[in-house]
Amino acid sequence: MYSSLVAHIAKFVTLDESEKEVLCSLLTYEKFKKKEHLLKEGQSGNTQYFIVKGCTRQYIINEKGTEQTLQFAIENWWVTDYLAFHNNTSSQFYFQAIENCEAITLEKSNMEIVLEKVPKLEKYFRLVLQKSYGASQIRIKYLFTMSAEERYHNMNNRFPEFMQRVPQYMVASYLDFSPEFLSKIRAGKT
Amino acid sequence: MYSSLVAHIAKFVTLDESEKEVLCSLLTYEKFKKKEHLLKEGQSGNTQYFIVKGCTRQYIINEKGTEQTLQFAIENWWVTDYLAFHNNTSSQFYFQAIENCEAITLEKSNMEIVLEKVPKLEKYFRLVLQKSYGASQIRIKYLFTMSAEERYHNMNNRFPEFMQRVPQYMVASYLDFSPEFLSKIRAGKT
DNA sequence: CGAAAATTTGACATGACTCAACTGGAGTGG
DNA sequence: CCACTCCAGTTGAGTCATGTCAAATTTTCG
Repeated sequence: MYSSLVAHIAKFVTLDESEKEVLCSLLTYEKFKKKEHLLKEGQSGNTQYFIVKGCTRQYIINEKGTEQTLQFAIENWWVTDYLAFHNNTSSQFYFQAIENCEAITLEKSNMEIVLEKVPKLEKYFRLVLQKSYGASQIRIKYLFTMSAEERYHNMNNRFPEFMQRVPQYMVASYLDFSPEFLSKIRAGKT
Repeated sequence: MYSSLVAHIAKFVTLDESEKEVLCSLLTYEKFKKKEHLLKEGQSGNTQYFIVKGCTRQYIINEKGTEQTLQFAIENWWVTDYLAFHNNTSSQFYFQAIENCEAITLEKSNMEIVLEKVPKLEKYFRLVLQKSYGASQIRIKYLFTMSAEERYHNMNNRFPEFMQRVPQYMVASYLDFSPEFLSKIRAGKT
């Protein structure tokens, strides 16, 4: 049940059997149907989610009432509002399944317990965060240096399969332009 | 010499004297004059910097040859290109002192040694990264939901002192618009 | 099959950029 | 301590990338 997480951890640190047991005793497993929310704005951000299967997005609703996708996540990524998680406040973001999903959940209080008992996991989570933060830095770089059209082509080249999985209007907001504009880019040049 | 870092760590985990000694034996201390670079694009990103004093920025040079500031950092922040640091590749960013600065440096190889000997620091760095990543998520949110003018006023309200310390053209590029435009915002409304 | 959601298309609007010229202040060196 | 330069900031005119809105079309899915 938790084997995909255990396998992911094994890429970074080596756990023995008893450590794995401690960890697994503190996890839960949840399924989310397409469009269901893992976490909503305003809810306590005290849980993080490891995506076992499927695809999720992080979004907000702006003052005009439209949704803006800030991030996607697929298999083997941890997601949550880390500022809320860090400060024990409520989430500023929605996290939603955009396909049927399965996720492993870890509450902050349980995380603290398991880190106490299995300190090796500090390294694991540090590395996961280091990678996520690095990805976030690059994302900002792309937003700053590329035009809307370039961002679209760049994403299309780097993640062609992914673009099939996700509705265009979510991609458009992820790349920070309107769905109509995306449609026009596609019309201009397959 | 390293007391500001030791104090910062103490906010997150408690080290005993011998642990502090191990840590300090693996650090170096560097001063940077205003406009000097801590790290340049293309150089190995194998070092992270803890800002003791002063202010730095992370920037890139875009295809038009103009600089774009992606992030500022002041006292008590760690900076580096974390993707490069993670993957042992070269930095995609410039990191530059915008005031005379003092920084504590930690090389990746030394970081690995100290984490081996003082595992408590895994927690410290995990928390630092968790916070940085959270801040980065929020930054993307602001870029997406606010107009250029709103981003300026928001920043002005939240960091009035900081705005005094930094040239306007850097603020403009940090907020992702032109210096001329910033000048016009200011003209329209103190 | 029908309703709702997603995408496309076109006309029009505008926020922000570019470029160029001007102003003012901070260093620098004679 | 003045004169000169240079860089940051300002201002205005013209432009363009992308947004908005509304209507038409296609796709999805109960």
